[in-house]
Amino acid sequence: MKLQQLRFLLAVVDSGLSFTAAAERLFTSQPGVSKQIKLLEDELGAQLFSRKGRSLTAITPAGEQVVEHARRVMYHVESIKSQTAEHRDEERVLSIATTHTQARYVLPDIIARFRDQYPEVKLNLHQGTSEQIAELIQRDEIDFAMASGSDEHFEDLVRVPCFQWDRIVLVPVEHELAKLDSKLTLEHLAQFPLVTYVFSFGRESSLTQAFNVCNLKPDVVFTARDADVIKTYVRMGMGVGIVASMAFDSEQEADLVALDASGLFPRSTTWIGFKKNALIQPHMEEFIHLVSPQSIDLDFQGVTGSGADAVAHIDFSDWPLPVLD
Amino acid sequence: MKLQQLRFLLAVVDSGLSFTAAAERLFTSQPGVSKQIKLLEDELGAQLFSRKGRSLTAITPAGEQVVEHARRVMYHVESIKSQTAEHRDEERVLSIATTHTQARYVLPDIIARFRDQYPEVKLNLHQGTSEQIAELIQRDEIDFAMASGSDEHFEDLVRVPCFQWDRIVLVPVEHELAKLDSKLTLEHLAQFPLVTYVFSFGRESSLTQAFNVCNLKPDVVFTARDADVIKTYVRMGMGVGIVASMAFDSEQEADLVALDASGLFPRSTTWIGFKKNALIQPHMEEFIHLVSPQSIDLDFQGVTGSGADAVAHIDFSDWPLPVLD
DNA sequence: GCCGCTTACGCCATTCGTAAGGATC
DNA sequence: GATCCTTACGAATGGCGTAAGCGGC
Repeated sequence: MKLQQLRFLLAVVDSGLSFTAAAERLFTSQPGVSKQIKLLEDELGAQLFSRKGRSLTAITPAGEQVVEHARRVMYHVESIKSQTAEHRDEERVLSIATTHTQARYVLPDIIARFRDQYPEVKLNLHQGTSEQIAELIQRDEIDFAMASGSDEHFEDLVRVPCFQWDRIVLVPVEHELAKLDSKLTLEHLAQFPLVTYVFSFGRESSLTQAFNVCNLKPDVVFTARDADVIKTYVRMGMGVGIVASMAFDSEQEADLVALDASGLFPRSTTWIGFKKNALIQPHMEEFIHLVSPQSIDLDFQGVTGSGADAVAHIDFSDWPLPVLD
Repeated sequence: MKLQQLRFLLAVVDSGLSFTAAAERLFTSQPGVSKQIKLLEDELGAQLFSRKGRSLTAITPAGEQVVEHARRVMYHVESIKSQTAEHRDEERVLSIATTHTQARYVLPDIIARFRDQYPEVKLNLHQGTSEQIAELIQRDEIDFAMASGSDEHFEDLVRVPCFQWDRIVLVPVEHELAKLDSKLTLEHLAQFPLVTYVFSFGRESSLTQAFNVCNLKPDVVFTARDADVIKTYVRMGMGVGIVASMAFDSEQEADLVALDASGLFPRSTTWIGFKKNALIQPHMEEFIHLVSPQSIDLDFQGVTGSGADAVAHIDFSDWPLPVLD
């Protein structure tokens, strides 16, 4: 048995039972993968995959067991590598994929504090849609995903909640709503064209959903990936902006007025997530603690247990989370 | 990194930091071990061993960490092998090293029941002294050690207690002590030449210790490895025999008389033990449960945890143990 | 006919054993 | 000088990539 064979096996499983995809992911040839898997099956004397003709159809029960152990093997192998890499001072990297809102308004502070503690760690900040973030983390190209909402793309991740936030409504100072003296309602908003974030593909956004339950039809005239763009169009008078509360600084941007919308839309939770069997190095754990101070009691390394497995089943749902604004 | 390198590393550590001994244990050449360790150190970029000149003196902190993970890697690798071996019906073996008393008087019943459940498993019963048993289990040549007493040789093992037993005194029917109508005392025994088990090397046996605390000097004229030999010499009138209670069947051996000695010597505990990181396959676990019914609640496999580690730290000390006689 | 896994084959890297070298006691 | 680890070198093995084969859809 070779480590390479176990690595291949896991890649095949994680590529949706495709030798071809696994080979691409591992930057090697497809026949090589095929051969090593076959050798492994021969050595173990058990079929790991069910085949129909020459295509893989499923993983066998024996294969499942092997995969479980193989994951742990690779986890400990990675631990050996990362621990010794840390022992000398080799290049360490922290790669995060997140949305614009977090990258622009939340992470700067956190990253500044992180740099104080780990000035030698290189930071890699990827920005993208939920789909892109999910893709990156699934392909192991980043260490952490950070986003809001419970997208179906992230179901396999261990997600540690960080904080909550509400939306605000932005209008130009001269806008009708800026002079509103009663409390802002959805009915008010439904009367104006709206400018807000692009909706995540597939499911109904929590924003349109909020309107729907009141039998209102929001008139979303423009959507953008980030609040800066939205604000630009709000300034142009294109519509009323709805953005995350932390995306607006009333002192810096006196030409806009923010109206509290915390009661109108469900509160969002921003979390940081990683793959279940991910290896969490000390500097990565520190980053989690920085974005989620509540997680300070969790030990993500668990030299004794199998790393992230220890936290994979922790119920975060009743954590008291800070609300940002 | 290669599995072979981790295997070599562990062998070196388990051979007392000797490349030569590790090579012998692994049936390979010493330069091969040397080279692979060096390659591993190069790849990891860390010294795993401290060297004085060309000899190993100690394992470095980094090495310790690597060893810990390497053990787990090998554990899961072995799990993969054994689980798939079990999936097809390959030859499975159960190797036990124990003392004569257990092998001759205790294990027959247990092994009979074991064979009922796992008729296809080959059994390997090694018999020897404490030293020999310890040697066998340290060299991974057997699965289980089974013995009594808390020999220093077995300190590294996970030991599951099975049952307790007392000693009996054996004399020919015509012997003076056979006619004793009062309770047997150490003073009585001190008046006769004694025949008993060879003392384990190094420390004072619990038997001589019992005499010592009463300021008596036992006259041990003959020691043997097993009760059958002792009985032979008792029959010859060579002395009074002191053996384990289960080593005598009053119906089968009417020419000898057994006197209860349970109050005179400390009660002994027989345990079954295995190395901390040993892989416990289901048939092995069943064997533990057979020799130690109290252990039925323990799960020795722990697919989730790291196998035997889960039980390595369980405190058995307050278990109620059956007393055999 | 296209896609995807398997087989065949040749090249290169790695491994392992033997033999020789160096360091320490 | 004995012991133990390291280095050197040649034979054998194994891994990997290219190219061809084959089974489903």
